[in-house]
Amino acid sequence: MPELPEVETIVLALKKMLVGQKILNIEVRLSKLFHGRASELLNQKITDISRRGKIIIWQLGDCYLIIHLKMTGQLIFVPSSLGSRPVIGGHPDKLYALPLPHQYTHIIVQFATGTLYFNDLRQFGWWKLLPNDAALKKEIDHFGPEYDWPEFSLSYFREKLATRGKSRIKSLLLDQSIVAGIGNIYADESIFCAGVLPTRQAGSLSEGEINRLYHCLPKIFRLALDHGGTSSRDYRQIDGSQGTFLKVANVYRRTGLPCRVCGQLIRVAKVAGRSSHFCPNCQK
DNA sequence: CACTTGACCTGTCCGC
DNA sequence: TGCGGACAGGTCAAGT
Repeated sequence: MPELPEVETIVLALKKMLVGQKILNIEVRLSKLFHGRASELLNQKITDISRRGKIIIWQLGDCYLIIHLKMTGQLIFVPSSLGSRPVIGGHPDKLYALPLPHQYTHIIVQFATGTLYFNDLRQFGWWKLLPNDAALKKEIDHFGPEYDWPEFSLSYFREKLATRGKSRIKSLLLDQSIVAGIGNIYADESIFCAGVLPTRQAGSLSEGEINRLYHCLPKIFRLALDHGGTSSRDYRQIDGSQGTFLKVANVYRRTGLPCRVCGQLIRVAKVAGRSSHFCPNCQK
């Protein structure tokens, strides 16, 4: 799925398009993906759209609609003027070059200015309607700080690494309670940036390595945001265009290709149950 | 506690 | 060409 930069890119665009608008109609075609009564959303006005970790949050008066895209979820907004097909940037693939809605479209929301389609090939994503602040708080309570919050300080990070010293650094970065929003792609990229192997135990990192990793996280996220995120295959921005971060990624999905820094071939191994890409020379 | 596996789904890709 | 298996951005529960 979309990780933090992808979700952030989507949220900024949604915000621009939808805040202040009323939901004129909502059609749920695959009911298991929507938790709550979708009909309660009718005629509700969206007052804000934000993000916490990888969760998208729509505020509608006192209640909230939260959306998790998981692995293959997409939100595509088609302005009324465009008809049923978004402008697809880059190279459209077989699946998502289909006119909307298609067989993987599970929820459709109508606005005065256009239509929002929720597509999800693997059906892991979900929408959830929450009645109030308390319900929202419960959903996002377990998240650690965002990478750009003051709470995410070097000393906070150092302490988390120390208390989870036996965990491998890759597992730690994927743990949403440490920092919210990191997924497999940016875990690999930031670990490379810090020059540390993904298999290293958190407690074994030197002060210098911790410091490097801490500063690599915002650096990688900002770079990815500048590229509109990563389109590994399914991810799309809400106008259907792709993110271009893979063009500058150093290790993710570059197995067998020469490291951009030293030329050694990038390797892949399973760490924390996930494919982990690394340079055997640059990372110690 | 930390790690692995399986589950949730469907599609693609690779080797035989 | 067809078939089986591995794998894919996330997360949770259960087992070791």
